This record gives sequence, C-alpha cells and structure tokens, in this order.
Amino acid sequence: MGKNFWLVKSEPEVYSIDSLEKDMETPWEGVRNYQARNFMRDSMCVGDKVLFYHSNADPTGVAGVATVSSPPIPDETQFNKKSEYFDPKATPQKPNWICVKIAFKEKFKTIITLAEIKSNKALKDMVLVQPGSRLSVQPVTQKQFETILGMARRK
DNA sequence: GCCAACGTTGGC
DNA sequence: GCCAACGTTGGC
Repeated sequence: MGKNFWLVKSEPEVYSIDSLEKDMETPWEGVRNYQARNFMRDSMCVGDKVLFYHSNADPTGVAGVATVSSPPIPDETQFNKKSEYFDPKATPQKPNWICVKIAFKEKFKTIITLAEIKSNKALKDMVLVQPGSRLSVQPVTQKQFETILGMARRK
C-alpha cells in the first residue's frame, strides 16, 4: 500500500493546488483517456504519492504534493447529462470511467518549473518530458519523485 | 493564438 | 482493419 508514485496534470484556472488545499480532498474526475484511466483503475493504491502539476499555466510545473486517498471509484460526471464529461454509454452498473480521490499534502513554496525539470539530468526519463507525451495521469519513479521534492526543499 | 503530436471516430 | 478527418492537449 502506498508504494507507487504518480504525476497528475491540471490547468490551474480549472483546478489548482490552492483549490485542492481548500477542498483537502477531491475526486480526480474528468479524465477521458484510457491509458490514464487504467493507471487509476489498476495501479493506484491508497497512500500513493502524487505530484500535482500545473499545465497551461505561467509557469507550468509541479506545484505540490497530494496522496491517493480512495480506492478506484466510478467517475460521477459520466452519469451527469449536464456535465461536459457525460458519457451516454456509461451506466452505474457498467461505468466506463474510473477515478480515485486525491488528498492535499503540501504546496511548494515555488513552482518547480518544466524548464527546471528539463534541465535536470536525473529527470530526463520522466514521462512528462518525453517528446509528444500528453498523459494527464502518469507514473513517476521513486527517485524522480524524490528528486523533485529535493528541488522544492532547496529553493 | 498557433501549431505539432497524439487519440478517437467513422466510412469503407 | 485501414486510414483520413477531426478534436484535444499543452508548450510556447
């Protein structure tokens, strides 16, 4: 339990690390990519550590840390006709989209920017910096996670 | 706002 | 099952 490490992306104008700090916990809804869903459904465990990344932001980068705080649960937005994430093919008996809840852990004093991540050789294998990679939920290694944390502590 | 890269959809 | 067209992501 709690031995995997992840990175999730969010546009801060939609949901930022400050939003999570205020809510303390939130279902990670609205992911509509099968690979990302499969990570949440099949591989995430309660207690896993999560880097919270701000995309389409100024600056873009890792803004803080969260933890996985629930087992996989159906993403409720797929049943809501009014939601932009509504999926007419999904039913409560046969949900198509699965998510987990994440809980606030910490907000970094400053963002660890994408530029800083790219210039750190220890992080060159991160999924985040692979050309063309757009996964919004992605695995990171323990070492990558600790490297980012170290950069945040040092600033 | 632009645009490259990727994922999904749908005709055949 | 192929693949062109379209939509989305996300850095810049």
